[in-house]
This record gives sequence, structure tokens and C-alpha cells, in this order.
Amino acid sequence: MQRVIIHADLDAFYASVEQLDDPELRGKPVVVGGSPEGRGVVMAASYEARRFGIRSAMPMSRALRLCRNAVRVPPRFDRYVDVSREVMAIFRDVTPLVAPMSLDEAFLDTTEQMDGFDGPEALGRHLKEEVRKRTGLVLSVGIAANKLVAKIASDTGKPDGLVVVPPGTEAAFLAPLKVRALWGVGPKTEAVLHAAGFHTIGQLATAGPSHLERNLGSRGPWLYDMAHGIDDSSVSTDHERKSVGAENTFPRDLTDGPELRAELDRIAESVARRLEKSGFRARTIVLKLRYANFRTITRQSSRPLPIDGVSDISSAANALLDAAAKLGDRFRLIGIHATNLLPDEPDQIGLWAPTTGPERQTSVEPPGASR
DNA sequence: TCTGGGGTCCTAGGACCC
DNA sequence: TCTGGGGTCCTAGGACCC
Repeated sequence: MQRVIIHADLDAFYASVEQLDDPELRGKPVVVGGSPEGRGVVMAASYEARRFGIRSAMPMSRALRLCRNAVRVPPRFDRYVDVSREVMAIFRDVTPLVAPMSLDEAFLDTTEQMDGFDGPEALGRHLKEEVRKRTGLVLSVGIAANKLVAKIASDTGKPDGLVVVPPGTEAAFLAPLKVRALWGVGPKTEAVLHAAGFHTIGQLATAGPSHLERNLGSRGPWLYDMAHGIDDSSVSTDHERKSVGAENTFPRDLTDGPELRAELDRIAESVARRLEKSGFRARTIVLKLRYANFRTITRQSSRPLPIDGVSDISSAANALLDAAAKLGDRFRLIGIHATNLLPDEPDQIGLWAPTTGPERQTSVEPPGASR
């Protein structure tokens, strides 16, 4: 059966919410993000701000140089989460198959809902109208037979877009676009593709699978499928969490000392709190350090039994820092990630502890002692 | 110009097991 | 003599996405 997949994406989400909540900001170049003194970056820029060349992820200091009159607004994530919930609820009024990708975008599978609408475009218009009516926000929509093409379709229509790619026209739709438009092709892969002579998706589509594999290794088959608009992945509503992390960039670099250790403990608290809230415990703690020169390292330690609470996370992270930090090292960022998650079900501990716990410990033997 | 914070997935080497 | 094969787990780094 021909699938109908929608990618829905709110335009300049954080900045638009700020402009909705504060009429003073409407029509002005608004930039949401951290302060330039605190080494903040742009998290969202209104379309008025984008006219000055301001883009997401740009250092705030540079953004404010590009547009002296830009209004900087610190992010209010709690508010964005609330608005996002409203929007996702609107999507779920249309179909139960909604897969949120972030606060401001989601995939919808509306294959089974088409009877109620006069074609995919009408359904897209309905979504846009409902979102505008109930939240005031502008939604861009892409509709195609799979997620890959729907996503790229909504990207090409922004802002306030509604792009439908009929089945069978995927390759023709993609052909003129730059390879960078493909999901998963970032700056590095783009450079590799350029070096291999591929600039547009159409050029990529003319290459045979074996040629792509020779030039691009294991990514070859994947790129081949994407260039031809092939994507069989489904819109999945259940997302399993894999990690919980927190990190912080300091306004000024820090050396190891009370200030850095206090920051580490603060982050440990945040991770412990969110881990507990999400109903997981972790078997692995990852310490992340970014040096003043931007080199980034990670150090991790795993345990047979899940760690439990702030003090465990904190002591694991501090031990990793003890081992990693050398005198005179200057850091701009420190972070902790908890991975190898297990559901936090106290009842289950007795069931797995005897097998995973002691068994692993007895495996620590002198070399050659076993076998 | 000077580079956030939340994530996911992949690769590659090494230890270890049977 | 020159050195298995399949599998899992751990660690470190990196690309990418929003």
C-alpha cells in the first residue's frame, strides 16, 4: 500500500514563541540563546534576524555583530515544552502515528486517514490551519511516500511551506538539490562527496552502488538509497531512551580545583535527578572534558551493578576526573553522561543481581587462570 | 568569528568467552 | 610452526541532528 508520510516542522520555533508571548518582539530581529559573554550560541533566530545572516548554532557574539538591533532573549525551555505538547496534540488529533523528533518537528503516518481528506495537500493545509488557529505558530509541511523525502520536502518549503512529492517523482524532486540536503550528510561527508565529484543528489544518483562503495566505504549503500529517494523506515511511536547527560561550558576556562569540582557535582545532581525522573539507572558513567583549545575527550567507567543516585554518579565522575586531569590543564566544558541504562525496577534487582553481579566479578582473574 | 546542550548512531581495537 | 572463529562487552572518538 502506498504510504502517506508527513514531516511537520515549526518555523523558527523558539523565536516565534517569544514573539507570540511578547508583542513588542513582533516584526523585530529576535535571537534566542545564551549571552555573548557566556560564550552562548544562537538557538533560534526569527526570520527578521535571518535576513542579517544570523543562523542557528552561530556564536551569539557574532550574531549581535551582524545585527546591532537584534533583540537577544534567553531561552525558556519550559514554555517551549508546553507549546510543543499543544502542537503534538494537534497532530495526534489527525493520526495516532506521531513520532516527535524534537520539540518543533515530528513525522506523521497518515496512510490510514486519507479517506477523510481530499488528497494529501488538503490534509497538509488542515494541519497548518489547525496549528495556526490553536497556537498562532507557522508550520511547514512536507508530504511524500517516505520519511526521507517528506523531511527534505518540508525543508525546501520553509518558511510556511506545503510541499507534496507524489509517489514516483522522488528522484526527480531530489535531483537538483545539493547533497548537503540529505539527512545525515553534514560538513565532513559533504566535503568527501565534493571531492568525489558529487555536488547534487542527481549526480549521486547516476553513480552505481559499487562505485559509491569504493569511494565512500560502508556509507555507500546508504547514500545510494537516499539519492534514489528510497527509505523503508516506519514512523515509530515508541522511543527508547539510551542516555541521560548534562554538560556546561564555562564563561571562562577553569583549571582543576574547587570551582571545577563544584561544577562537576552540580552536573552530577542534574543527571541523577533526570535519570530518576525518567525511571532509569545507569551502568556506565561518561566524563566529558573540553580543553581550552577545544579538543574534547571522554573517559568512562562501567560497573556490573547500576549506579544509584547523586553520590555514586558524583564519585564515579570525580574519580574519572582525577585520572584524566593534569596540572595546568585548562577546561572550557565539563559534562557527565549516564548510559547503559536499565529500567529502575527495584523488584527486578533480586532476579538479575546474582547472575550479572558476582559472575562478572569472578571473571577478574590472573591472565591464563581460566580455560 | 570562535565555536551550546540535548541526544543518536557508527567505527575500531582490545579483552574475554566458548 | 605461527598462531580459529563467532560472539559480546568495553572504551574512545567522531559525525550528525535539532
